[in-house]
Amino acid sequence: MKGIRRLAQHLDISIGTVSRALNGRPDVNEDTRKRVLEAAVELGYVPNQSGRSLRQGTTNTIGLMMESSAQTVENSDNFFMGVVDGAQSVFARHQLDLILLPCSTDEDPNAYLQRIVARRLVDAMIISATRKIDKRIDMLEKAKIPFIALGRSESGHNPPWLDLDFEGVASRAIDRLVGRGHRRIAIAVPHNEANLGYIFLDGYKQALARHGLAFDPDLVTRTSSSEQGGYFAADELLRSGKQPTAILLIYEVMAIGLYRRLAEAGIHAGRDFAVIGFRESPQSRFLSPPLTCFRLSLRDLGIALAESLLASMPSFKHHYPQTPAHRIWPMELVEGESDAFELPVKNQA
Amino acid sequence: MKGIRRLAQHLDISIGTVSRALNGRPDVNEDTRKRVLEAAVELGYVPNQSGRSLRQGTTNTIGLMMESSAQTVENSDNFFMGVVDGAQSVFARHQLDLILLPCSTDEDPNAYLQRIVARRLVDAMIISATRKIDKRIDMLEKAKIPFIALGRSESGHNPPWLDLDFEGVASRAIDRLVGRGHRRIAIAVPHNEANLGYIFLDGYKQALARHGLAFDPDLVTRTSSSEQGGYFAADELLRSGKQPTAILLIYEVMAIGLYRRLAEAGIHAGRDFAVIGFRESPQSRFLSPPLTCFRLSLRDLGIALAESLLASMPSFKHHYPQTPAHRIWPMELVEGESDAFELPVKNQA
DNA sequence: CATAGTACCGTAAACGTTTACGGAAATCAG
DNA sequence: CTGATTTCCGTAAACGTTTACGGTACTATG
Repeated sequence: MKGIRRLAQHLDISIGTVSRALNGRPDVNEDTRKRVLEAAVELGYVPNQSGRSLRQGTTNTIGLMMESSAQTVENSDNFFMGVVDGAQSVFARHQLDLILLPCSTDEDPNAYLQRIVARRLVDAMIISATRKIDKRIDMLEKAKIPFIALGRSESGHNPPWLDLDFEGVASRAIDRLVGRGHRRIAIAVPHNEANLGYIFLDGYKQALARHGLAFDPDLVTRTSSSEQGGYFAADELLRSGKQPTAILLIYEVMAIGLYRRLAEAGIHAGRDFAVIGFRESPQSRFLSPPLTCFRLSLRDLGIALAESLLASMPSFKHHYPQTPAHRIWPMELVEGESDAFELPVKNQA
Repeated sequence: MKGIRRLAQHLDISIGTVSRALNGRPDVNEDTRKRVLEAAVELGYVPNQSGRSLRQGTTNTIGLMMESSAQTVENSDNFFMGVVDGAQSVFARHQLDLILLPCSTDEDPNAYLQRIVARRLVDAMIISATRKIDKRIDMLEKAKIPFIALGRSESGHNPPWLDLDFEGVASRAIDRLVGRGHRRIAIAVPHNEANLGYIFLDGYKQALARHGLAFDPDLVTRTSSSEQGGYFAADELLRSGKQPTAILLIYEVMAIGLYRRLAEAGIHAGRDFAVIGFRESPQSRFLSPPLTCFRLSLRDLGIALAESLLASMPSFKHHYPQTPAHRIWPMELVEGESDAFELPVKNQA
């Protein structure tokens, strides 16, 4: 005898009552409930998830899909862990477990998600690294699985998403640099088709236009999100002959490689050349010079994601206010020393 | 009509045959099998996992537990993703899905794992950040869940594990430093009770002894695995008055903060002071100076983990040779410039 | 042609839960 | 005291699969 039957037998009670007691149903005597609860911990009984899922059609599990390919693997340092921790604190309130679903580099992300969804492993999904056109969104809509995207997209019918404020950051960074005399400002964006690249670039272009500066494609460098990417970005710009005096980095890890390449050319970041990173990372303040960048609370971001998702799930929506379908997450400037100088007028040509 | 019944009806065939066809059973006509397979993709049928699990008592899912607290969150950059990618490539061969189970900072790791196991979410587990005494191991043994630990432990009955070569690295690093004239070599280990700290320290002590050098507790600094940890470690050593001339870092991210603090004191890493890191990270070669450290293939590590685990699972063991219960993963020296100098004799006092 | 064997397929039970339904005992209203 | 209501609990069906078992039609064997 196993499972709930064992517990029922041990208490000399029916399995129905045991189940009701454990699930907090009202129609069970409080004394019996207490007995059941105690016996459950005593015998170490926890309901088998397959049984519950089969009966209820629900798994009490939320999935967060992450792609090991693309940006993620190179750039994931702590990002996901921070978000996950925040999200979990919300899900835990409803006995929901968050599991991370890593799509391996060998597998097609769409096929992967399709499989997960069809197997009904999860009740709802958080997807990340969303693309401008993302088939995963169409699929999730079709399968009627509640979901939220971390990263905006144009697929589907107005899907809910939450995204970082790429435009805002690019815009403010440009304002800052222009204010200090810079005119030829480079920008580093991902070399793949990642959505954030376009958005970041848009913010950059618009800010330039606002200041009456021309957009020069030669000042756009496409790189991988790694230290090496930063190294090559600097290398490319140095060779280009365009002589930029500043750069915006979409991935802050690039700063290390960039600093290095500049140093090799005798250029001193923070004195001869300004650098602004996108997101603050633990290392930002320990670089030489400390990197000017933008801060956000990953934990709060995770909480917001989780709450938005729950607000769209029939069983939980009454707990949460309806949130706007799209949210741009604000980021706060952290002043470092990597851009803390006025550009001499002779260089402003 | 849904699920397998729908498919059966559509084909005018019994559900038993459909199931057999899909599961590759021998007693089904090859023509029917083909028809079933085709109809399955046409109707987009994928067996409901709860149904299968309930019937078979197996979930086709392997869990990898990671703790967001402790080392992980601060130090996880790419480490897990690399391992996961390797492990997945093995599991995929057997239609097993690997899911990541993040234990939140708010929850007790033992209770968390207990719950996951009792719910029968997974067929087997990989646990990480193993402690010297780790109750998770006793629990998994008791629950008879196949598992392997990433990190050695003394709990349980000779549990299978795989671990990095902390002793070997410490030992080789000391040899190198001593060979270049260093006598007062500091070491940075985690400030928490993490197992790896003791092991790393042991290797360090033994190597010192081998060279006839005394162990000085003042040269041991306990830090967090972060840039900030490196900064404070350097700070502490500078204040101690012990004047070490070299340091071994268990977490390579510390190098950034350490370099910075040294620079603030007018000390030039790689010229006046030698630094050796434990594991190579993407940034190692872009630091100034590039960090001498030790390399391993995360992907291969993941593959080894997965294969060892499968070798211990009844349903798969015939595919895999029995591996030794314990394995120390070798690491290969990567020469940087952070220790590339001979210590002047006057400093060797 | 009779028999044995084989190839294929349908039926139904089982996995561990939850929950609709109905019933017994207790309580309440009059 | 009777009838109505409430409180609590047991019974059994249902969720979607897999698989043991048995049966039918065909093939091979003598």
